Parts: sequence; structure tokens; C-alpha cells
Amino acid sequence: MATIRDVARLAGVSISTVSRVLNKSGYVNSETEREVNKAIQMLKYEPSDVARGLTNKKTRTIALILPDIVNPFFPELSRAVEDVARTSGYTVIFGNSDGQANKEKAYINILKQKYISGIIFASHNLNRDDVEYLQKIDIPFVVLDRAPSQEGCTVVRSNNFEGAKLAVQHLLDVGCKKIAHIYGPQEINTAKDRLSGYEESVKNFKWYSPTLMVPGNFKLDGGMNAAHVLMERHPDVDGIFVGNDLMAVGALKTLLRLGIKVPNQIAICGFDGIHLAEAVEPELTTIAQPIYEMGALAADLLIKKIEGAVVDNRIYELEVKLVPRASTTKEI
Amino acid sequence: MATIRDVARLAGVSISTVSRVLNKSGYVNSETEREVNKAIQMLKYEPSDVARGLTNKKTRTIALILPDIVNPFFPELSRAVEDVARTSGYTVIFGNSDGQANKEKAYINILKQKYISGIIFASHNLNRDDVEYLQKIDIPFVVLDRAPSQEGCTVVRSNNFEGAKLAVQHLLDVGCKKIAHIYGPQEINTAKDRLSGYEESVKNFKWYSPTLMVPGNFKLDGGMNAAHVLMERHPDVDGIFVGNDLMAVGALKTLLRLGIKVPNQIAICGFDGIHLAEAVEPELTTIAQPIYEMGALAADLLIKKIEGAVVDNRIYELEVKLVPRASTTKEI
DNA sequence: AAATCATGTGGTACCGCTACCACAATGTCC
DNA sequence: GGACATTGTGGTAGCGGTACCACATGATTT
Repeated sequence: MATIRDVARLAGVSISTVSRVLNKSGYVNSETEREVNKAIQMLKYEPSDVARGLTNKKTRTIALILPDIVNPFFPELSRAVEDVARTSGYTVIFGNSDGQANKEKAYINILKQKYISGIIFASHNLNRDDVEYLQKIDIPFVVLDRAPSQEGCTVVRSNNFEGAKLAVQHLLDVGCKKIAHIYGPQEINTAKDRLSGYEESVKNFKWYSPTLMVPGNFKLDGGMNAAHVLMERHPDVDGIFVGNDLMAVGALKTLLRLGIKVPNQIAICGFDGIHLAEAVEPELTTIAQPIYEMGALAADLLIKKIEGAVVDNRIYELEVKLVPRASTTKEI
Repeated sequence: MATIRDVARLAGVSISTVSRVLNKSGYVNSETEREVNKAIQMLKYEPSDVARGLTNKKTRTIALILPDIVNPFFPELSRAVEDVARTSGYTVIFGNSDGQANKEKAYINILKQKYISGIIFASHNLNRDDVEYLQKIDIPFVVLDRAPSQEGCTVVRSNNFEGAKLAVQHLLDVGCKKIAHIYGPQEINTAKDRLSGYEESVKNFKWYSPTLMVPGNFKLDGGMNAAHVLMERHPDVDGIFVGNDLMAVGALKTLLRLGIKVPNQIAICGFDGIHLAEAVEPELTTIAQPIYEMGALAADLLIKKIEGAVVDNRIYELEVKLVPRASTTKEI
């Protein structure tokens, strides 16, 4: 491993000069610069990020804290973050928080010790204290999917409320006469917004009843169980808007096992737009979030912040899109 | 951010002493130690990993290079790696190589610059040169799923050949009379081994024909297409062993769309044991690799290596397990 | 009694880089 | 022609640790 000293010696200049050409800062004679670059090439010199980190307190490494990479929403998001980061010369550390505030805090501490440049939180446990702490120790961060319960946060999310309305409208459009909703954990903002969107859309129908809303855990088995509950309560339901795709796939499983035809007897619409929705048969209609774009935008904003650009601490809300597929395409 | 100097001053000792209690190295009077620890607590001092990295050339960070985190096999693996790493005080950097050798090389370089402690390769492009290079620059690494084409590698894999035989045997057991195979890219060792296992198992049957083996790309659409090809060639096939779960789900889709009953007309058995196999209906019988264990073992071995333990440079081959589910449970 | 050893502590040269300061040598302006 | 930029370069003090060496003390050995 060549060091900056080796380069300086070979090029016959001082360390300072090499540092200057490296960072394109200050004055360097173009002739000298050429010499230095030649030496760099010859020695295959690469500056040590660690040494730089020690002086700069920046390491060109960002962290992505998410609940659980196994949840299929997050791989796509992670991919986007990594793509953008890599292109911009950053590496990505990832950590699973399992939605536990203490794991998240522990990570913040470790990351601070490592002079991480910035953090993206795709987790749901960042509270006011954490935010204040991050601001105090001056680590740039971007949050996914959080309501702006606190000032001074850059938030990337999609329009869950409108998405839910879109879902219900679509189910109505394909002829559904009684639409139920399976919702996710209400601590999670997205789940809450989607539930609100559903309620808002259906509350004025004569068939509306609060019992049409069944809770789930945002996982496969949650969707399966909720569908069972629903079929017992309301066997006459002919459309279900499910709070996320994973539960929607679970609900689909239950219905198929009960011998119910999807979409002809019951149409299903999910939310998220993960690949899984296309793996099942019939393929799942969904309200697709621009998952990749969300990750890419979050990474982009974070890097801008890190590099000192002025980033508005505001909510970047992206639009969702109805993706109609077989699970709501009733045959005539 | 308190530094070691602050602690030394507050405790009224020298930096050296603080360093000694920090690293539990050398002699320290227990009284002194208590004083130092008190100071550490009071200042909430945490040693800087970066500064340590500069002296030690070790950063308590490991990297996980995989083809694409979006491929559902890898999130589970990553989760295991991160769990083990976190427990041992390491953080995990992840990178997608898309199976491109140059991206992989680029990553190795960046990681070297960052004094990464070690690397896990779950990617398929590590060649002899890369291995030699890694050994030369003395970065510990562990490889997943690679044949031991070169000495000096610690490899974690599962028994793909036996797994394939298990799959075929299971299909025979449930009464299949003509079994096809959809195989993955032959540059990938696992795909090759599974194909060999299939051939080995079926070559002596009278119904055997090379045309029963159809190529796929290890992705969903590859499985869909291959199933189409297969149905044209051999409409009388009644069992398919598919080289991985993702393609198996694709094949299942195609069959269902063609109106073929699974498992009664055609039974399907996949390979991998990813969660997706349980999301589809009928649920997919599969040869499950111990994915989590593989990731955990790889991380464990890597950390042992990093910390100087003697790790045999050998192949750690884990057993696979048949998980029978609905896709091969024929009704009587 | 001298030599040796275990215990305990402090001083400081690195690790590889950046940032700041100092210093020259020119060029430019009034 | 002196004051003042502009351009170009080198020296070096950190950044926050670790590791090695030096040194002091009291105990043990010979």
C-alpha cells in the first residue's frame, strides 16, 4: 500500500502538493500536477479513506437502518440506495432494527463512532429524542415514511392516503359492491394513512361498517388470518383492499384455499408494488409505490446534505400508481 | 465527543494507561482501572473506530458482496450475516455486483481503501486472480457456494448434488413417471451441481431424454419460459424438479395458466427454501438449504479469521433438507 | 548485596492524511 | 519603485488512537 509520502517522494514534491492535486484544492502548476499524477499511477496509489476520515470526520459511508431486510419491501429499497451511493463514491452499511428502538439507538452510537457520513432511516422508531440527538452530533439523515412529527427532518414518502383512495376507487370501478380493508399496525404511519384513505372513501356507502376493517401485522400470516376473520364476518364481501402486498398475498392464499374465485368472487388490491405481487397467480393488482425512486431519492438527498448542499427539511412525497393485474380483472 | 486525552486528564493518568484499560492489555492497578472507568462513564467516552483503524488497519467492518439483494435468496442470507456481525461487534457493508466481475473488483479496491476487516463473497465471479490478490493484500475472506477451484479459500456451501437427488427421489416417491428439470446458468456452480444430481438420478430410466433438461436464468421469467418450452416438448411430463425456487414459482405460474393441475397433473419441486415458496398457492415443495445457517456460519468463520483464529481453508458443506408441501402432495 | 523479575505508569513516535501557515517568485497597480 | 495580489510550493501540527520503550518500585532470587 503506497502512501501519500511515497507519491511525494517519487514525484519529487512535498506531501502538501500531492494532497493538493488529490483534492484539487489550492494552486498547483499543471506541470507538477502531471508529474504527481504519473507517480500516483505508477504506484497505484489510492488515498486511505480511514486516514481521511480521521481528519475530516467523514468517511464516505452511509448507513441504512431498516426493520428487516427479509421483508420484501426493503431489498428493492436497499438496492436503490446502494446504486446511488456507489455511483457517488459512497458505501452502504445496513442494519436491521426489527422495529426495536433500542437496536436503533445502539446503531446510531456505533455509527457515530465510525464517523459514518449520514444515515437513512427506513425504520419506524425514530423518536423526537433521537432526532435531537442526531442533530446535536451533527449527523445528516433522511427518514423514509415518517410523518413530520418533528421539524428539521428530511422525509421521503409516498402518498399513502391518496393511494388507498385509488385502490378503493379501482375496486368500485371493477364492480365491487362491498369492500373490506385489511390494515397494518397502527404505530406505522403508512398503515394509518392507508386505513384513513379507505375509511374516507367508503364511509358514505350504505354497506359500510367498521367491522369491514380487519387488523393485520403487515406479514403473510397476518393477511391469511385476517382474510379468515373477514370471511366469517362478511361472507358477502366482493372486494378487499389490503394494506400491503405481503398481507394481500396471504389473503389471496386463504381465499384460494377456501375455494373462492379471485377475482370473480372477490377482487383483491394490495399496496406497495413489490415483485412478489407478480409471482403469485393470479397476479396481484396493487397500488405501487415508486420504491426504487424513493430509495434513490433518499440516498441522493442524504448525499447532498453530506456534501453541504442546502436541502430543504421538508417532506418529499412521491406519487403512487395503480397497477391493475389479474386479481381485479373480473371476467365478463 | 470526548477523546482518550479527556479521559486521561479527568482520571489523572496518562493516555497510555487509559489505552491499557481500554484494551485490557499490560498491567494496570485495579484501583487505577476503576478511576479510569469512572472517567470513561462520566464523559460517555467511546473510542473512535476510525482512529483505531488507522493504527490497526482493522475497522470491525465486514463486507458482503452479493449479486443482487433483490434476488430473494440474499435477504435471508444478509440477515444472518448482519445478526452474527452485530453480535460480535462488527458492522456490515453490502454491495451488489450483478454478477459482473468488474463491479466486484471495484468493490475489493474500495474496501481495501477503507481497511475493511474482511469480506464475504456470495457472488459468482471471484476468480483465481482475485483470490491471489486478496491473499496478497491480506484481507480475510469467505466464499459462499464456490467450488474449491483454488486452494486457500474457506468455502461455505450446501450439498447441491445430493439435494438434487433428494428432489428427484421425492418426485418418484409421490408417483411421478417422467421427471423433467429446469436448470440454472451453468457458470454458477450450484446450478451445475443440481443438474448433475438430476442427471445422475434419472439417466437409467427408460423415459430419460436430454430434452427433459431445459435451461433457465434462475429468475421468475426464466422459469415461466422454460415451463412453456417443456410443455411443448414433453406434454406428458408429470414431475418437474426446478433448479431454484424462483424459477419453480415461475414454472408454477405457467402451469396454472395453462390450466394444468399442480400437483395432480404435474408435481413441482424447487430448490433453496426461500420464503417465497410458502407464499404461492399451492405451496412449493423444495429442497431447503439452511440459508440462515450458511450466512451465520460464513460470518462466524470470517470473524474468527479476522481475529486471528486458525480457520481451516476447507469447504464447509451443509446438508439440505426436503420440505414437502402441497406442490407435490398428490391427492389420492 | 547484587541481580533479576513482576507490576505499574508515563512519554512519544507513528498510522496517512488535511489544513493552515510561511515563504518565494512573479506580475500589477498607482 | 514600493505595495499588494496572484501563483506555487514546502513544513508541520493535529485527527484519536496504539505500541513500544523507558523508568520506578517492591519482591524474589542467587
